[in-house]
Amino acid sequence: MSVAIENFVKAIYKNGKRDNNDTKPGNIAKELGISNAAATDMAKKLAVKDLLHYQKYQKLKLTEKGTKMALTVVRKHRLWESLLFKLFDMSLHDIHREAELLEHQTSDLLANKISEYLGNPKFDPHGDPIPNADGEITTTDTSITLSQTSEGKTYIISRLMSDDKEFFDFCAQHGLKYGNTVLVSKQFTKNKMTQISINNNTILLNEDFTSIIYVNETN
Amino acid sequence: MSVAIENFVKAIYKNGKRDNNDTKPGNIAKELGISNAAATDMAKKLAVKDLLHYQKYQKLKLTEKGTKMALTVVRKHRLWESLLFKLFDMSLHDIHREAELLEHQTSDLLANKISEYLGNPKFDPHGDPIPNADGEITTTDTSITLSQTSEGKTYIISRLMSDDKEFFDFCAQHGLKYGNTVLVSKQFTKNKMTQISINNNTILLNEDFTSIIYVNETN
DNA sequence: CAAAATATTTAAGCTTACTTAAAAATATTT
DNA sequence: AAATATTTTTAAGTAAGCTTAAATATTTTG
Repeated sequence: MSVAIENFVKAIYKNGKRDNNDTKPGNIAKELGISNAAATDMAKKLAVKDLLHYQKYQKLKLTEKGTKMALTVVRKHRLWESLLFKLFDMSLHDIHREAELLEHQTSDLLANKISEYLGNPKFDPHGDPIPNADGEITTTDTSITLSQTSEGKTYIISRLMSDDKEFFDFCAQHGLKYGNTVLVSKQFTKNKMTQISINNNTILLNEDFTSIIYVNETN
Repeated sequence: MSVAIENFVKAIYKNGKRDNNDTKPGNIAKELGISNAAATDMAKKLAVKDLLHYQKYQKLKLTEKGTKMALTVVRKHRLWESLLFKLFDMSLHDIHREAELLEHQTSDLLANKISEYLGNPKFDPHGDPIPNADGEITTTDTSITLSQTSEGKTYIISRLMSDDKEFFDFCAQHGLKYGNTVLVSKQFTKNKMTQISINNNTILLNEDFTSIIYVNETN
């Protein structure tokens, strides 16, 4: 299967996981940077290949086969991120960009070798779960977004769900990374902002960021 | 530049390095597994891009720009081979196959990170030289093929110039690998065969193999 | 050196993955 | 609920990278 198909299926999978859950062609097109027409076209072709269910004007829904393909690509992406993160001194954003290309040129054999080398990790450096060789995610995610946290409690960062360079630069600058501890000092509910303490610094985050930073309560 | 272009330029470079040095479209086509017509077509397009000189019915010759592109791809290929060889337990042939794909999806930044991680090696696991970041090969190769060696002398294997699985399987089985020592016990000049001793075993090799195994005399 | 064999080029055509523009359907707003 | 805005779809077209078939050169051979 081509890179275009793998990316298309992956985009549906990722959009389906999000809150909004909008997997209509237009949204996928936006995600991939292609025209709506191209997305509709591709959707029809992939329906024939039994990768997704297509009904005019409706959301695109992956078949089992399509879901498996998406998860296989996601697995390779996250394994590459994990490997590059371990071996090289590179920013999470740069690592993401490389993985975005390498994921399509990686045999199952190589993916398994990478996984084995890393000790079959369950999470990548963003905190995202790595599907196993059968395309299954076996871990259960109990984390919540920073925007949903309670004042006065401390949390451990579990995921940074983004591929935006500015966001990662910001995170790197302030120590916001997988595994680090933050104290939620104030929730500005009305203004949708969250004030946190990390490394003795106070940071005020708006919803753009607090909705993509996932955490788990400390116990 | 596309994968097709990178592979085309690389094929010319590699064919140009070989003894026969035949870089006419037909030979490149054979190397790449495409039709002669496709190779001629591509040659014309790449001439416009100043990657090679094209004259009807003549050999294709890379320009400086084309050579640099080829060497950049070769660098990435050999760095990937070196990395995969170091990290994973995989056959040289499998490693070659993965590198063949990864080489086209690797930024200069990542290539440099790999090189740095490996201690800026000058040779890959086949013994082939790794061009530096500027696309230059600074090492001088004084090695000769097994077919050119003298009876009774011992040599150290310096390169295994192939990407054929059967060849690598054979090499792996008999301890023919980069750095190992062999004694040339007999040259059957007329029949173009060479008898060697390695690990207390005697092997008779024909020219198919002795012309792609490179060695250096021990001193 | 002419004839036969081989290689290269030209021409026409195909598939994939896009594009833009216009038509048709759905969603949103008042 | 009608009018407006937005999306989706259809239609037509493009570029890259191939193919096969036929025409044209070049190379080899008798």
